[in-house]
Amino acid sequence: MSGQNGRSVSTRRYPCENCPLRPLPVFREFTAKELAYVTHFKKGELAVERGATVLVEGSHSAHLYTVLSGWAFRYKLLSDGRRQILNYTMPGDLIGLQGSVMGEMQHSVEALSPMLLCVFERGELHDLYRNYPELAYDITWLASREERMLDENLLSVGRRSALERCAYLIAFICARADGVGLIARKPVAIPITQQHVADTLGLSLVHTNKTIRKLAARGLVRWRDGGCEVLDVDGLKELAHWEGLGEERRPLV
Amino acid sequence: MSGQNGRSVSTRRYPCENCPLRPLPVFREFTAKELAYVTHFKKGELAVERGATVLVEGSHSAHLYTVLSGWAFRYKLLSDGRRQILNYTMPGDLIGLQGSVMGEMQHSVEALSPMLLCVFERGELHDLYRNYPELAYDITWLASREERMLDENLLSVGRRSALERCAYLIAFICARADGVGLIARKPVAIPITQQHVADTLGLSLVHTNKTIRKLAARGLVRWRDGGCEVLDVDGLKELAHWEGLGEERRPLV
DNA sequence: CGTACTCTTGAACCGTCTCAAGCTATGTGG
DNA sequence: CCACATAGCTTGAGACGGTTCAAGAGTACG
Repeated sequence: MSGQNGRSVSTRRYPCENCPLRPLPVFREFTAKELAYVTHFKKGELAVERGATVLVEGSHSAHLYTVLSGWAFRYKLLSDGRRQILNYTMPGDLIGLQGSVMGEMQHSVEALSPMLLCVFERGELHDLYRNYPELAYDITWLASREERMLDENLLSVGRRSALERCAYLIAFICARADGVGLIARKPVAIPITQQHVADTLGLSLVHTNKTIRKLAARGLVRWRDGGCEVLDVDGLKELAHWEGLGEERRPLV
Repeated sequence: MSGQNGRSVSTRRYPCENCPLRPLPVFREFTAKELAYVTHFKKGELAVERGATVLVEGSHSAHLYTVLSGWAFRYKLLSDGRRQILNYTMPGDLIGLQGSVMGEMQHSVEALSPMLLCVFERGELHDLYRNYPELAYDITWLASREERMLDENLLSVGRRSALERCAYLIAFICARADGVGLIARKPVAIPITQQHVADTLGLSLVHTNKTIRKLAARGLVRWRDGGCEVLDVDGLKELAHWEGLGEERRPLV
């Protein structure tokens, strides 16, 4: 069934036992019992097109998602239209937990590429907490991870120069995309426009462009085909005074 | 027993049944069973002085805290000393969850006033998740709330002007402090210096000062005794285009 | 009584913004 | 196939918001 606004729900289930993400080394092992429950918890799959809005600020979504494939970003708007991108989401990330736990969504989510999402039902979250404490703990783990990334982004926007910020952002996205199958081929290609970069870093589009040109002049990145090609991640990290996000293996729900 | 670095552990327990926070209308009701478990979960109390560092970036703390009284702030440092304040913590807030769940602390916490903290043991968190799903859910709730505040702060630092940012920050702190006994008397007094404001908003101290003077000239705030007195919260909210943090009652762990 | 911390103000500088224009793709309808 | 529109990137010039440097005043504290 095809959707009217870039969404379509597929009834064909990608069974969790054949989850394409779970075998990846960045994710933790899972007991068979947990796997069985997640399979039961998962209600279906949702395919969204590039540019589609997955969740809207102000709504009360009945669903909670895990990204199976594709890129998206979370953002908030000020009443006069100024936009702030808060973070990016990639395979293995939860979408909509805030709304599920607290009720109303206070940010929106938009797809940067075609995406496939696992759909869970908000109402069953209590059930999960009651019966699968390990999974509940994993969800808290993922929430803490998101918080940690936000801390880092805030540090960046608040205290780094434009050049450092750009370098940081690109290195950050790279570090996250690495390991979840988004950057199979080198050089790494990130599907964002310079407007996204500007709205993430609190800069104007014009200045972002000039800053990116400086990074390009140093041979760190290249902008092509409406996206970013990363040539030297380590150079970017060094320029940004960023240590990387020192992550071990993480849970996947 | 008095500490060497602004900490002292009191063996006298403030029993959870007589918790001074729980009766406040901003917090949710609690079952007797949950209360009993929290009492068991709580290992003692920690008193810290103003200016003391509660948690340090890079450490692996064995503890997790709930603020019983007093103010603090979370922050991160860049290698060259630039500081970004991430958020403020007040009574009822959890401190150190990130570190407890993921291992290493990636931010520090410093007290803005004398504080009293309930001490929990990190190792028992799994136990809590296993036996008290409602409490586990509450912890996730609190983590989501923190995330929501960070989203809002990021929007502010990224997209609001200096004047709007200052207005937002003061209104935000006010809104949070209201209801947890921190601002008993009017006018509201917030124990932060202009340096804290600057480091929260990503501004220089000098410009922060000039901006605050503008707010003062409009009769919105007054700076006195090394702290901020709020004269017109609604005026600040309007200036910042901020709707308030629309919170219902929240859990307390 | 000196030292430290906080707030305050002025002046010069520069990082970033806004405005404006042009360029290159890509896609669409005639 | 061309005409036109749209989205994204690029560049220059001038204006402005915010930074840095510098100095001084008030208060708290040992």
